Amino acid sequence: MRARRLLAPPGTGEYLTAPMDTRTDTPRDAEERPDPLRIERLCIERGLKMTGQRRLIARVLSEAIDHPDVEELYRRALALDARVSIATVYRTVRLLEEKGILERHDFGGGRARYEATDHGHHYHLIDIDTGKVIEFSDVQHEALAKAIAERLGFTLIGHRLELFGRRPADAEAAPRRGPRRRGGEPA
Amino acid sequence: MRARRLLAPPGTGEYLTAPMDTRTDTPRDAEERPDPLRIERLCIERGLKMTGQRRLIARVLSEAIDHPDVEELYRRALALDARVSIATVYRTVRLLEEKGILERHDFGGGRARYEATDHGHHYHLIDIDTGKVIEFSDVQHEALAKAIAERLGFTLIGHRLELFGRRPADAEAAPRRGPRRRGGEPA
DNA sequence: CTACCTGCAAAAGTTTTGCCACTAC
DNA sequence: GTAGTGGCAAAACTTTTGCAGGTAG
Repeated sequence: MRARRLLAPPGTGEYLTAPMDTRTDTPRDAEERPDPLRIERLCIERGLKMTGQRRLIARVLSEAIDHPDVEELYRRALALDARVSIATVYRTVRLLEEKGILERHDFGGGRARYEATDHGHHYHLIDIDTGKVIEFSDVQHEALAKAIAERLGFTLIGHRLELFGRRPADAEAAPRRGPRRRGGEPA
Repeated sequence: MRARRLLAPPGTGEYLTAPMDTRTDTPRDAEERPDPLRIERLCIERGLKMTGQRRLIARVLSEAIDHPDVEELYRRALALDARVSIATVYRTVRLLEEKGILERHDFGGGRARYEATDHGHHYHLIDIDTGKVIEFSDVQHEALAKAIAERLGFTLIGHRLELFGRRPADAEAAPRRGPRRRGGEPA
């Protein structure tokens, strides 16, 4: 009786974020977020009580350049300090999400995945063969989304654009068998 | 100990699909899918064995103009014929999703919601105050998505665009307290 | 006839929570 | 000192599945 765990199994070289950009906006690369206290500072700003566990989780989040799920965050935190429980990780990501410090994503696979919101609005392209997530931004789309919402009589509060693509079969390591995904997507 | 059930509670006048359109594409309205055998026909086309339960569920799906979750589908099916179990509904939607007849969505709220794929590609605008989902299509966006994917070196297989908005506070019944959502969104 | 279905209840998997000791401020 | 925290284990929820009996084709 087993079913979940569909995208790249969390644990190792999984869903790495490839540095990318499509247009006029900011590019991202692995070296972009070196400050391990970034998230902690944000927490303090919002008046959160900083305990050892929170500081630890905040640091893990600050150093993440990918989109880890709770289990992965827990694993990374444990590696730094064993005095954390997964319940606390769950409570903390929920709290940080409510505070607007984290963004929750559902890329399929049955588990929520998180990333800090402090590096600008951007979108995701998911490689359906490998599960890798590539970030990009696009001002044109940004404007279009706003325009559409207004045309429908709404004020745009947020939006989500996800592209599911496949690298033309040739370059790069052989595409691993297409994993079954969960969560609304390709059409 | 209770937590899920965050968006509009399934059961009654919930997430109704408002007929809408933004641009050159097809508008939708409640009268658009009158054929109660639509899905069943698709099932047969794909060689599925048609049992009473499947026919029942197919009919419920054919008549749905919204994005019901499994529990809601089960409820509607039960109302027509008690000889169906929720396990079968789960099995059936999964099967139909694999066959490309249904599309699974995660609009937040912790439950997957479904809709038939046979009425064209479109996007969703979720009213964050009521949980209502409005469908729309936009050729401009369609083209942009394809262009972006190619710019990143991918062939676009599918894409998802979701707008989260709020109706300017005035017209319409008072916005019910903003429900906590689950699932990546506003930023 | 046979491969595929269904119901039921149990299990799996993720996320939340009651309770109580504990600690940041 | 006190409101907010963390750990643990149990609970809540959604979704899947083993099994045994049924049924479409």
